Amino acid sequence: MTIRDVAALAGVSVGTASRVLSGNSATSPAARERVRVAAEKLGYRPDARARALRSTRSHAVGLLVSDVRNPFFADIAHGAEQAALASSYVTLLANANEDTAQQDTYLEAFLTQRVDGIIVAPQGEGGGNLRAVERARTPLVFVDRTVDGFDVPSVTADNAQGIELAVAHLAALGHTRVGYIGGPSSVSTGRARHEAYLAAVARHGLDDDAELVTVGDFRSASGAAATAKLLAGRRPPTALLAADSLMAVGALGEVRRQGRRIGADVALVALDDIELFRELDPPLTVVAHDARALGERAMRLLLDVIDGRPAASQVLPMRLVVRESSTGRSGR
Amino acid sequence: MTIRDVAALAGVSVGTASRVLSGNSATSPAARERVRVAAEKLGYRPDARARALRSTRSHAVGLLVSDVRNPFFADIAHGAEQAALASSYVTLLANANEDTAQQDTYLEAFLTQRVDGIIVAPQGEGGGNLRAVERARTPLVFVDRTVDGFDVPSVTADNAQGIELAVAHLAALGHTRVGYIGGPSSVSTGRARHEAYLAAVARHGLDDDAELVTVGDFRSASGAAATAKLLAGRRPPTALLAADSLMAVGALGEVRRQGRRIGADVALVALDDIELFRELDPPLTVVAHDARALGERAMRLLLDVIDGRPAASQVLPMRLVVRESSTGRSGR
DNA sequence: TTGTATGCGTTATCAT
DNA sequence: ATGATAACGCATACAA
Repeated sequence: MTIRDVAALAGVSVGTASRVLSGNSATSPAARERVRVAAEKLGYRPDARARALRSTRSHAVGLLVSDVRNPFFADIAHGAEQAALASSYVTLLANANEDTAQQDTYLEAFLTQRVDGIIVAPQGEGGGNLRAVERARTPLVFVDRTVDGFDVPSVTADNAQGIELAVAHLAALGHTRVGYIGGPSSVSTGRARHEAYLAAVARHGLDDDAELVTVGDFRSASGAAATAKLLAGRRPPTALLAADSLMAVGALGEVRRQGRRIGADVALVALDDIELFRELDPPLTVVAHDARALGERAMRLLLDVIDGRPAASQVLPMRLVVRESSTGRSGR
Repeated sequence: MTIRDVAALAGVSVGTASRVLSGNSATSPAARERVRVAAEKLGYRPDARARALRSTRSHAVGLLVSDVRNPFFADIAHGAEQAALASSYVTLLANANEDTAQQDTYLEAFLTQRVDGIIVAPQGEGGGNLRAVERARTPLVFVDRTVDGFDVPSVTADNAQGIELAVAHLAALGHTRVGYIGGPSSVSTGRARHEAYLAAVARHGLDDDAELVTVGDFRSASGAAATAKLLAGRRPPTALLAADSLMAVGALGEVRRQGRRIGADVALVALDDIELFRELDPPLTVVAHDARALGERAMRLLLDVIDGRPAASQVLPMRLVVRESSTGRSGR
């Protein structure tokens, strides 16, 4: 089932059939009609690979997120995908699973598939196939995270501002010991948020006890472990600040298991908002990004790069959403 | 940067270079070494499109989920992806967003990309491009859901058993009025679970009041709306059964907004388990599937179909996980 | 406007 | 074991 079959049935040459089907050049109304009918009757569908091979444009872009099971990245993916669809690009979504090796595997796949461009929420030192993407001159955009030493346009959140909002909020409530559940230093957001935490603690004159700082991996189990460690300290924190939503989930469970109550016994603020956090009892105070906007903008930025338009990095603001997990105004 | 460049640098013909790079036929150790070195030096990466065009095997499979932002489908995707990787297939993940039009858009994309096979969690009546996939004879597997009138191997959960477990559990606790928050009838799991609910209610002699049955769309807002309706009835239910996790989330929020407490004032059981449900206060009683296993098995089934091996549909059991949202043994 | 012929990068066939 | 060459399905330059 190729374009030859369509051309034969329509009684025209493959050239004419091709022109009609790709909707480009000049064709007669008569030919147009006959080709369309023939294609319809045969259920013909052009071979995107052959088309791309010939025209050096695949109309496909790769999107590599760190963890699809993290609602934050699922939202990014959703936003990016919708934006791509609006420009009739298909998105190939891949999942690095917070694993540098899998990141390389999928970058490799994108490269061999000859996608028109790649969006990635990167991790690691920027070795491996990120350099290969650069060498291949495949248009590249970072989303949420960046990697030092890469001159790549990016769409990120203002992590420093977000952390400052959270710490200021807790300080205003009278907390002096804020336990920090941080992300891995192998990820730019992990580093940025950690530094911002230290700066904010200093700025607001809070305890800068090293015992108050823990490190997780942006997954819930590590959040639980970090919380256990924090609460077991000699002078446990009165408030917890989790650097991402999954670790906040872990913290939630650990606090409950220790027979304490979020809001009443210990305050909790999470970075990243997920729908569910609104519905909890008590609802969670968060520093929110618009993940969907992050994805949309990253995709539009990528399409700009692909089409040779100027592309400048963007930093989106975060905003504090105060709910009862920090104010303690629970219904109890 | 093509295989010709590699061949030239290695001082061999393109034929030999191709043979070495695809690792297939007989090649001399000397040629192997020279080609590998040349490819390495040039940073050569084969063009998957050209390769697929010639060999009629793309080593890519399409996975179309109903909603990536639903953790259940994110887990399915993760399981499928890992299984594909183990057989060195790349997974193209697409998101139908619970929308039949988008489902068709991505099926179309898969077809034009000439993927080797497709896994889909389908919705709708099975018109549109599902038929086109069938006509194109592209290997197809359903996961989680099915569509009537399609003879397609599938991996699904035993919905009837799951609902029965939940209703039996609630009945044993003495509930006679169980409010049901159902899924859309356009989805097979929505229909199966609704029927199972009716059957289980009859079997256990519970109230079969029509007022106790509501319909949502597998998203949280609809769960909240359904809950509001149920609780506003003349004789409100003492227990709620939500047909998926997102609608359970909506129920959670609505109950809280009405000043009632899950577990103490009204029991809640959800179908689908998500990590977060364990960590809630109170933890949620669920009827769980192993979403990851669902994805893995669907992928292995698809690879069986692709390779012409026999492929039989599988139904995976669900299991009841009792937590405090139904027993009311909350810490309060 | 239409047809013919060439090439995209690769693998497969057929020689040698 | 290796080289030369055709073919995969399509778009396009060129000729008509």
